[in-house]
Amino acid sequence: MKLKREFYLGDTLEISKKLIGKMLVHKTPEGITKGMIVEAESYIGPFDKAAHSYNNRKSERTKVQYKEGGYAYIYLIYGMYCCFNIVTSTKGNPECVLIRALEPIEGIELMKKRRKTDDVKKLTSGPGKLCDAMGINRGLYGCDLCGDELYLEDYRDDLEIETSKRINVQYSEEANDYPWRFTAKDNKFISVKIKKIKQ
DNA sequence: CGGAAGATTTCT
DNA sequence: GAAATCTTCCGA
Repeated sequence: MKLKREFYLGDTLEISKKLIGKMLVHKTPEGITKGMIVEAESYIGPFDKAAHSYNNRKSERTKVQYKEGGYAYIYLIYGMYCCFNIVTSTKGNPECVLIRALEPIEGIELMKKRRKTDDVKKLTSGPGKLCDAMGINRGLYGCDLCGDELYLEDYRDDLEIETSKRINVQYSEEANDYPWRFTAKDNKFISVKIKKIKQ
């Protein structure tokens, strides 16, 4: 069943946890792709030095975060890769959840074609990779997740969820210690970047 | 208007 | 470990 608007309006950390095990669905002219969310991170703008919207910064790029929850926040990083976020909380609060990894469920052949690889483990095990596999690009910026093209639905609610520190923010001072990363325990598709954290 | 930095991936 | 590579943001 498709998630309704109310789901996205609550506490960002709670939503991040609930997102693990949900199905992300994207319908395109090429076909449908579905993937289960297995890794997510919270970004709570006003208090989070690692967030684009830290200190309530507002710009063309971050403005969709100021809308109510349930919209897609997509941006380009390093000039080459897209990252897919889900806007959360109510209007005026720049909070979102970064989707870091999926487990491919449907449309796997299409994902392989887009990613140009046959290795299923490499299809969606990272923020940039999953966008490529799902066909998500900046044309979907601000897309309403309550619509019929790109949306989330219930899938599993029996997964064991682990909490950890976030991946990318070793240098953002105290924000580094926030346990705002949620993963599905023992899932093979979570990003392996955690092993590469520099000492 | 120009310079600097960035929520990454891939290969050596 | 380093390179690839370009958009966004901020200061002048």
